[in-house]
Amino acid sequence: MTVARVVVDSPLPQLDRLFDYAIPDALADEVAAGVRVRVPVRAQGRTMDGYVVELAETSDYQGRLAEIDAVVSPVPVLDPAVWRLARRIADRAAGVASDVLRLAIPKRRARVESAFHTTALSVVGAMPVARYPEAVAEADRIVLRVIPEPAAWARTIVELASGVLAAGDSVIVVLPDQRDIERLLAVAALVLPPDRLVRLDAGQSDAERYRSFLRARLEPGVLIVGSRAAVLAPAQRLGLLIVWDDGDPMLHEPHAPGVHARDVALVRQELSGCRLVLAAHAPSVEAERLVELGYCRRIEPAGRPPRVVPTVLQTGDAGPAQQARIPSTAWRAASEALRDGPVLLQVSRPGDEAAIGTERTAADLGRAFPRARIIVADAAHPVAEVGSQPAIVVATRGAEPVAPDGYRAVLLLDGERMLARESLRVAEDYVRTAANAIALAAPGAPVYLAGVGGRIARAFTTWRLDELAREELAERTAARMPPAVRTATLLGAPAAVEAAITAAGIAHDDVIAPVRLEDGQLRSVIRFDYRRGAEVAAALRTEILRHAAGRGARRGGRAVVGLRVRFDDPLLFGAEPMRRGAATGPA
DNA sequence: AGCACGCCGACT
DNA sequence: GTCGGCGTGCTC
Repeated sequence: MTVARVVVDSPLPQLDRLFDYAIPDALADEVAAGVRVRVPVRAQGRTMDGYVVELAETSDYQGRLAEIDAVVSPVPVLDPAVWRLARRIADRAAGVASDVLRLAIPKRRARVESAFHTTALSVVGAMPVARYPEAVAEADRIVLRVIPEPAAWARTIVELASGVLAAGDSVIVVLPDQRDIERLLAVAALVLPPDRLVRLDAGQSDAERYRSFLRARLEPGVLIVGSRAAVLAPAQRLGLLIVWDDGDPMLHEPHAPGVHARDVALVRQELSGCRLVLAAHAPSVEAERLVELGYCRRIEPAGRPPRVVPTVLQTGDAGPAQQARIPSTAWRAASEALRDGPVLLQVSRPGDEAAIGTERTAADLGRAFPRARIIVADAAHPVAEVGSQPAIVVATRGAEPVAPDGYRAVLLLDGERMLARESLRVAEDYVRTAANAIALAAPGAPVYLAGVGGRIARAFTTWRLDELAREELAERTAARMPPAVRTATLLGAPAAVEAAITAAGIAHDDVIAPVRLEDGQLRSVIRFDYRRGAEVAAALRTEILRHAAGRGARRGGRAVVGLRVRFDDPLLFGAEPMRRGAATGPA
């Protein structure tokens, strides 16, 4: 007798395992691995949706098997490789596999399914990956520093992908936000036929998203371009996985089990054997760690680094530039560059609102650059692109518009304010966002850094941003802070949290930042070495399970969470998520 | 989540 | 006696 092993779509840890079901004769033709089914759970009427993970000839279950209620759709939406990945990701975060599947598999749209058909794909030629050592197209796992010139990152990614597509394999590119996705797709569309491009992000309608998902699942040899969840896309014959700007906090998934796309990518590379590229202008501290371990190979481009000049605001300066808090050398260079084209000013806050006295305002900048056209770009006023005519473009971090031929000068202002934030990752965030702005400058255009000195300024002038990441990692190693160690945040009744810490075998010194919350719950952060990760996760999962069903799980008739666990939370230690284009620093 | 099973207090 | 409280355990 054939039985179906089913994972039910439920966030309950008690249900996070496979259930065996009998297959009624009427459904024998439709039930197959990967299809969506409806199954009875705890008999008498109650049904839940789930996926058939596999078919088997026998069952270990002692009782009488229930029958599958219905096949929701004959399309095998659950790819076996994605199932293994989801299981692994859930396990290493003490989470539930179906939580991962919910991110991986979009809502079903029956109409999209019935209209869907695959066609033969156009031919694609492999392009050389220009200006990098040859290993860029060969090494298994790469930390890639990308040429800091406008759109060079996107061209490099497309060039890397082309060779894989030409061989008939698929590529997944994961990017932090929608604007990056659109920019990459625009560059890809110049050299790749549209039938090879699959967009997969949250900005799409349910129908578009489901159609893209089906294409990724059923068409080999496509370039899948998407946001963090795209790292779970069911690519057929996955040859290459690329994560762009892996230090960006947007790549962290806020939904349970709360994993970062880079970590998913690393696990997926290990399971599937595809190639992996972590590409950025500035290497993340996590990427630096992987290089130092010898797990990833560092690859850097050939060519001249950008011209970065640190400046200070002289107290003796007077006039409109001083009023707008722009160092005079930077102001002179910007005024000169303004004759040739657009000039970018990266600032900590936009200041075009009813601004408080100390704020930098567009009006201040207007006085500093009389007659110049002023363009303000921030989270509230997104501007994707500016022309090549002269203009002062004032942008907050992550909201910088692209200039087609590059900015004639870039001024990175408000450094002290951006670095004043209370966070483990301020320096890292600063370097990453500054490097991204610098890459918008035309080749050879000057870049001025204001309010930043010491080793950060030195790293920019020498363009040795990897050294900064190395120093940062050394500090984290000495302090036993992530990413030198892994962490888990435990939340629940004090007794539950204490019991979990004991069960996980965590020493007293490795329990950090315990906080008693107003509702009486305790939140503690534990840290541990990577090699203990699987062991800690397994122990914590057992504790979660104990509290999910046992005493303390319920109070006053309503379900109360007994113990919540989140691994590697990037929002630890006072760090706020850095939203793109949002104001940063003290008001 | 929901639902069944099981072992202690007030009841027709 | 036994009706039902919810604490405890299970879901193929």
